[in-house]
Amino acid sequence: MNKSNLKLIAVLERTGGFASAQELHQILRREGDGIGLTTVYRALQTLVDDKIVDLLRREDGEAIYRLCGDTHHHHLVCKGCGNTVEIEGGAVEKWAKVIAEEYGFRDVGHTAEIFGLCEKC
Amino acid sequence: MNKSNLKLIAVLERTGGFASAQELHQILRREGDGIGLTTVYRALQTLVDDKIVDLLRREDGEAIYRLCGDTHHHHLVCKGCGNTVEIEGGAVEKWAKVIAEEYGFRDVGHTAEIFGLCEKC
DNA sequence: ATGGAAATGATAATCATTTCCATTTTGTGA
DNA sequence: TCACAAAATGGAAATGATTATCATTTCCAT
Repeated sequence: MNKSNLKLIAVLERTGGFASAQELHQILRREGDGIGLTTVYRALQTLVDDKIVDLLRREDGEAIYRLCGDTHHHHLVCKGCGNTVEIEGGAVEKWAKVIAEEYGFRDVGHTAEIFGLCEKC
Repeated sequence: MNKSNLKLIAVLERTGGFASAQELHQILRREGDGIGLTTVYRALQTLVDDKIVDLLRREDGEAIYRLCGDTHHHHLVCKGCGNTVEIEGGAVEKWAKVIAEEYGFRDVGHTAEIFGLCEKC
């Protein structure tokens, strides 16, 4: 684990919730860290590969990142305010497993997100 | 409803499933239609506004479009060869609906994909 | 201390999408 | 049919996120 990765993890811990690469870069810069945008992207990518952070998309397609919790979960995201709730996905886990078996797939993972408008928006 | 909008609808009907703006533009061009990329984007935007077309996102953030009312389905993707199977997701539809209600969300959609290695890979 | 691998960051390239603007088409009233 | 305003169109340039390049710096084991 290199220095940049740790920095990004620290910021994500501090801010909580989702942030884009550009935002994370700005935050670090504002705090006096001279880290380059390239390095931010690189660190985020390896953290995603290592399943340390989650990658989602904003409505406009911009990538946003957040620390994974230790349990596998899914997200309920508000399209209006961006607020996010972690949810249980028991039904989805089962569904993915059944389908994968049906088609003879192994080593399977899955993604599932729900998005809509929350009560306030 | 103007001419470009109708053209886009026609292509989406013909191709079925998802396509990006760039792909739709190429298809039309290949067929001899001199439609401009700008017009394709404009038409897709108004079709989305009018809820005639759905807008989703690829993994890489690129916008993809499909006619509303196409049966909603999900994908089983092989990480090895990239082969893709369209699958039914009844369990997922139900799950998304229940969760959304539980948290008071409205106007909800969802994404769900399964990925793994197929028999050959 | 030293050599090689990994990490870094500035810059340039890429690619989807938007904006701008000049031109063409369309619809409508006289 | 004609003239003219409004809408539609499309090429070019702008934008903004992300990725590739590459020279330089930092690490680390020897």
